[in-house]
Amino acid sequence: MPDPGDLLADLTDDQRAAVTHAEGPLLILAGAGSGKTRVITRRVAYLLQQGVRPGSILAITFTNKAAGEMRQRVEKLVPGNRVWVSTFHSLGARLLRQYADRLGIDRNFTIYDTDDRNKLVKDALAATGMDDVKFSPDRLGGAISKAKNQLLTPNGYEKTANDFFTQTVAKVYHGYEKRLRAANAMDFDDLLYLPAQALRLNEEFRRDLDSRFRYVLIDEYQDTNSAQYEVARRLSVDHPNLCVVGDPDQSIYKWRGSDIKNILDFERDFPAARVITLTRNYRSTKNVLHAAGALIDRNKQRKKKALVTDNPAGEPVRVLTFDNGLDEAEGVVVRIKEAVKAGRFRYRDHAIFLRINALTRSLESAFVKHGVPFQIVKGLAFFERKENRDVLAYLRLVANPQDNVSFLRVVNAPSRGVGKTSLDRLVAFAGREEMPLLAAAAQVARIPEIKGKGASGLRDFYRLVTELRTKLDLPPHELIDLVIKQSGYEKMLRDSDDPEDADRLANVSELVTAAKQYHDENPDSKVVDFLEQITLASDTDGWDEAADHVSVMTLHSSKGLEFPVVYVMAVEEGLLPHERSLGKDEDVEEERRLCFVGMTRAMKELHLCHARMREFRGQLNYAIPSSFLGELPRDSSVEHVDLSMTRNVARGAADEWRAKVAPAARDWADTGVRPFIPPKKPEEAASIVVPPDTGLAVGALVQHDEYGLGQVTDLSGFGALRRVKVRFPGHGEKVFVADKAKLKVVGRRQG
DNA sequence: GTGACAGCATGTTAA
DNA sequence: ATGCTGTCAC
Repeated sequence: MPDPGDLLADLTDDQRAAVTHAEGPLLILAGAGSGKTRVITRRVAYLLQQGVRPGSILAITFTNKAAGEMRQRVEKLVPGNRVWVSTFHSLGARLLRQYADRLGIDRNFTIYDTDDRNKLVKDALAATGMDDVKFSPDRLGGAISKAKNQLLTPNGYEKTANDFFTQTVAKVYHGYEKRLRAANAMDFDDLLYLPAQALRLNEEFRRDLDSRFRYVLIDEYQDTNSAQYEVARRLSVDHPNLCVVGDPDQSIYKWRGSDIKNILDFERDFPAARVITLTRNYRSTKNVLHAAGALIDRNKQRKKKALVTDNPAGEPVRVLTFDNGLDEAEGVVVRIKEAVKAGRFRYRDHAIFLRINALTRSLESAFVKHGVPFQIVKGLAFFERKENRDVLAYLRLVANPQDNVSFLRVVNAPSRGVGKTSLDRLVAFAGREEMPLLAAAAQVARIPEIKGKGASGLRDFYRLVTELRTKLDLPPHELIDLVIKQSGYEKMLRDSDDPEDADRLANVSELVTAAKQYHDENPDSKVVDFLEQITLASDTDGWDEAADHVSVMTLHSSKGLEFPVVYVMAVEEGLLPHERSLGKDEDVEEERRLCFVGMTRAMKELHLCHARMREFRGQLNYAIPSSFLGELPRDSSVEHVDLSMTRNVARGAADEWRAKVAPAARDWADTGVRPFIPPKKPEEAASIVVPPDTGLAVGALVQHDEYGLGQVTDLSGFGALRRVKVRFPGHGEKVFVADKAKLKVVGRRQG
């Protein structure tokens, strides 16, 4: 056991107070870069050192990677002590499997991701007979997810449904749940919702777990949802040693159900709570903090809190203006390359953050072109490839024969002569008999409408899966190997003429390798564990921190990380803040927090980039600098650098751009950028698509083929995503895609 | 009835 | 780029 002094020696008074806080609820409001990970880790170590048994400590982190790191650090501080550290979702999955008998569930359940969920939603929607409803499965699934996050059962939700959409959701929700249970599957929300319900309704279960986990620590508490809150709260009744750490300014997951009130109301929920605020920042320069602080200060729904640091002022935050998105990508890559060449930084010191994944593509080519090593941090991408999803579907079906989504995915891959018609009949039969599709396939003889190739194909498939089921105890990689050989999947790819199939074959082999690696690291693991690990992996879990490359990720993924040099790209209206937030103050504030999170990842240098033109879905459009740029301080902490003039071709375009969009971006122009006014070059500017003036404006009167005369009440988005809202007397408000809608402007009201 | 193909709409952030 | 739908030849 180390001396307690060792654990506490290098901490500030506030940090020490948080670490040594004995019993009772504790709220740590930890500003960005204030060393919160360190505080939690030390606190766990300190508790162990005080004689708390490792098994009675539960620590919850935001990613599996963070969980692994914390487990290791604790073990290093207090050797021989393994504590339970996991994410909320992994915790839920583990509890559900561990207590399956008590909770009346089958412990071999499959975890469905969003794609799987949407397939079931689609099926449930079709079964309601409301096929003509134009709500997408994704949207309905999202609503169901939100309902589960708020612990609403289908019946509970139905009672609150008060319009056509929510009533549709209620109907679909019923059917969706039925299908999930029939498939012995859990969606992501179930992993939180079911434990939360069990803790709420089953007092004995609750009491057992409460005394099992006497000390509960939760990181990133500002991003917990109602189900997670319920779990935390119910585990802290008899032993209210709940320690939560978070920062309301970094709450960026409201869209997936997180409720910032959980952290804001902690003191109300636990009146005895001690509150410790950490505002000293150890990460960033004064300039970075000053700029980020000015930005976040614009949020109205916010308790004022200023971060302070003893670090030097450092370089100014730089706002970089590029002519277009390709210039931006290359400009950033070249700057990084030069910084490395000059010996100022290594590649791994750099990170590039983006608002949306789609923007990584142009970066990729710039990296390749300049020979700069990079990693796009999106761990799941590999497992999301079609071929790997197929192979994993086999695995899932073998592990859980009720998994109908997986059945449908692979029953005819490779082709076994089971087409749509045969499948429809099989599905109808299985529905009548209330049995899983695989079981129905076994009884294909009872379905006279399926004959010939279809019948024999289903029989073969059933035999294949049954055969593989006897091998379920093999290590995951060996079972995968059997799957791809015996199913004929490997042969199908090898015999194909399509050159892409060679890549697919390589990916499948790589999947075997990944499974083997997983099994080497977790020798006791079985197929179900491997599948679970893949499904619950976070994007950053696959990130290789140690390698010397530039890291590229979304702003959301960047939470919790830090880098010496940070570039945030495409800081433009419509992207950051994202257009979907426009007009909704709460959502814009979340976008601002997102920007704040990105900025505060930077230790030494921070660059915010934007381009004047950006290609989006094949269309080159003018881009307006983000209003957030206009909210940065107007002092020496921020420097504006216009790099667009370095390209001759840009000159005419830059001029026209200014004329078109500068008035709309007055905020930005006021920041002190000195515009470069080049001579006109119309022949070059001609390649720029100027969105035609459609006459659509709020107040305009429009004619629609079906609804008749209406008035425009709202416009949002731009380019292909531009939406127009129209109020029709007698039909209410309708939203159209501006490009596509058959709307004729017939006049306008003054306005 | 099956499967290959083209044409189509679709697209924020994520466990 | 992807998945879904409709069309067409076997």
